[in-house]
Amino acid sequence: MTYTMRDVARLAGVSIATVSAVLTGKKRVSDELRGRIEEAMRALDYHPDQVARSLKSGSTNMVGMVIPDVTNPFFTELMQGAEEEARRAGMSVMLCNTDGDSAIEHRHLDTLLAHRVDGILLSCADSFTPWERLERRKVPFVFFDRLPVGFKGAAVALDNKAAAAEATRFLISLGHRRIAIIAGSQNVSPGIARLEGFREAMEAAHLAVRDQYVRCGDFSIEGGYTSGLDLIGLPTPPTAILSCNNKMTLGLMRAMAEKKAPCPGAISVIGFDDFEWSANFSPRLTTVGQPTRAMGRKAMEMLLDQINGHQTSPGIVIFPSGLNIRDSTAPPGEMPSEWTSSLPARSPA
Amino acid sequence: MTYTMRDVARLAGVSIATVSAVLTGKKRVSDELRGRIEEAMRALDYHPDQVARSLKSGSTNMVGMVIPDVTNPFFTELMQGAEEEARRAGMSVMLCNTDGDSAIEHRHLDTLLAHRVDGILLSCADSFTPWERLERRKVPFVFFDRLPVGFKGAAVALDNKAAAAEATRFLISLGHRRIAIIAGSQNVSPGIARLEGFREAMEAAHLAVRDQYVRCGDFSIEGGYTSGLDLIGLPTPPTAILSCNNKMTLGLMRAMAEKKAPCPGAISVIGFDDFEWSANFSPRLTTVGQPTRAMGRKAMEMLLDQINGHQTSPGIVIFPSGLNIRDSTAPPGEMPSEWTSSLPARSPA
DNA sequence: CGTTGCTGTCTAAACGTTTCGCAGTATTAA
DNA sequence: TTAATACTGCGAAACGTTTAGACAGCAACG
Repeated sequence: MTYTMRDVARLAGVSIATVSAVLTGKKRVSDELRGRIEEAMRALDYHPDQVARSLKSGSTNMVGMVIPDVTNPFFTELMQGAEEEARRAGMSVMLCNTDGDSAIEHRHLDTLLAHRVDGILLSCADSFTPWERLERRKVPFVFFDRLPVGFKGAAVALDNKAAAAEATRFLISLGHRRIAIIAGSQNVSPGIARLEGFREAMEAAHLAVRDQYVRCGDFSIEGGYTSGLDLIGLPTPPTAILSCNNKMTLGLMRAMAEKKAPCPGAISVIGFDDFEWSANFSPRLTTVGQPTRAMGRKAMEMLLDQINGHQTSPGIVIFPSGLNIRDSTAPPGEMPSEWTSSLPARSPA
Repeated sequence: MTYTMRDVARLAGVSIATVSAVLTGKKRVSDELRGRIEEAMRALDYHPDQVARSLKSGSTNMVGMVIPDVTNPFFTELMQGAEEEARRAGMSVMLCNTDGDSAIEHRHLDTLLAHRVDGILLSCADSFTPWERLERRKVPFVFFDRLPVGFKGAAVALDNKAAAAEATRFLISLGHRRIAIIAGSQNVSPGIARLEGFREAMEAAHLAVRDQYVRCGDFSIEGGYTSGLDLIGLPTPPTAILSCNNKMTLGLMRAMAEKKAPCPGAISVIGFDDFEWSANFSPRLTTVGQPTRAMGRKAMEMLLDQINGHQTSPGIVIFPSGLNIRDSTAPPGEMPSEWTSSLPARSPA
């Protein structure tokens, strides 16, 4: 049996309005009554019902966060930042995982709206993310990382074009000429912008972007793997590859290990998204890092501003990237006729 | 402006009770009225308010899931399994991350209870997890992975003792005698049971468990790192190390790389928790794998059973582990006086 | 001493649903 | 024909809060 305000009021000999007053703290209550009420709450082990409170007050103190892949540390680090900020404001975060499936995303959004969350943070599954619906329903929301094409509202993102261009220029500066890219889904902003940055940097260096060097890996391990196999199998394979997210990089490295293509011996690799395991990869990965936690915090901060009606300038907040140079990149070598034995020795014999 | 059942009822020319009837589907409604009502709902773009519904019906169709580390793929894979199962039952999952901090865990539990979730899945931050409180409040709950010591209720866990013993026996079978363990927190079940399994396997083989070979890494990267440094720095270092979770293994590998201790040349490593990146580590990691998704599904299934009052036998469901033998384990070699140059070559020169 | 204003408490009406019990009406049995 | 029996739909009372407005007590003021 769980007690209500009514029980507390009766025990303390006051009206429920007074109990509510001490609970919300919005009205003054005499010390005597406050004491009696707090005493009664303790005696009954009373806990307010957030559901009833939400119904009446119209706000749930919950925000929804929708991400495409909960097993990707990139997104969960963003979530940590966001939650940190939310906690400070007394809000809790309801995390929803879409697995990149827009049908699931749709259902999650429905559920969040049905539960009357105060706001939504989302990184969309594809370009069809129905954000017009969110606007129509007048719920505050902020996109992060993956925005739908053409979206102009509140959002947080990396300077994807500059990041890809920087990574590409780094490869060029090492001496690479045949550079390939495993791009992400072209339905969402990072996929598009990173490819653009790559193209621009290549053109600026007067290097050709060959069609067969541009692959789409859909941000998945599988996509990175098959793209990797394709590129390695080309008559003239690239000497360097830019991979546009961590999962695809993982797939690419698997493909290279399987085909015994040494990295960076035969092919240099640079991947988007730095994460805890990057430095323990074989070889240690050169990556484009993102300030994930800060981005999560900022997105939540913007959302809370909207929720609280602080009309700040909506728009896209851009974060800078950083290049982490490690061992997966090197100047291009001569092309070995056979790729063998260049994997780490199994034991120092 | 958002519409309510009242508006739908008025537009369709029926009572709100009838609208509710078609919504819940628990009562029969004539085809004619049903048609008019559905039409009206569509016209107004009506969406039921889950908050109000929860208040009246007493159930929120939400379950809470509390985990110690949202950036650990082990837990998020469990979450995927759990969510899959929840979705099938029309429930949504509210994920809470404690960062292993029991104060935060406490707050999360409060929030979940306040929001009147229908049930809670949790992996505890430490042994002080207040599960008596959950029992007192009569909310269904199921522990997974990390249970508090002495807990006897519904739970899902790995057969930790057997898993640790198997891993240890494998190292012994390779010829190792000086085997160390980086154990997890001794406040929670996996930490304790894995150490126990290690001890039993060692004793069964009549091998000594030296005190200085038993380190506690608290399930963190940092803990694995410092434990690793300690072990490597010992006058007589071990020839093999069993690391009790993925984060500590990562820390250990960092320590070894830093100290230029070749793996498996000088020290073999076997780590708990297999995950996507394991096979791309340097070297490819030998691991104790867990059926994470299945465990997540099972935990949720048990929770839903409790919620729906299907009184199944509560108790602990144990899952078996699997050994993934890769390149981080090998027979012990002679001990090199100096550990150098055995890391993967930076480039094939 | 009657206003006025302030304080602290209470009463009662919401918030948007679900659901119980009842009232019509149509169907069937006698 | 009447009585019993479905079957639909409706009115109204909850669920546990918040909050506007009423009101009583009291100090300060002219």
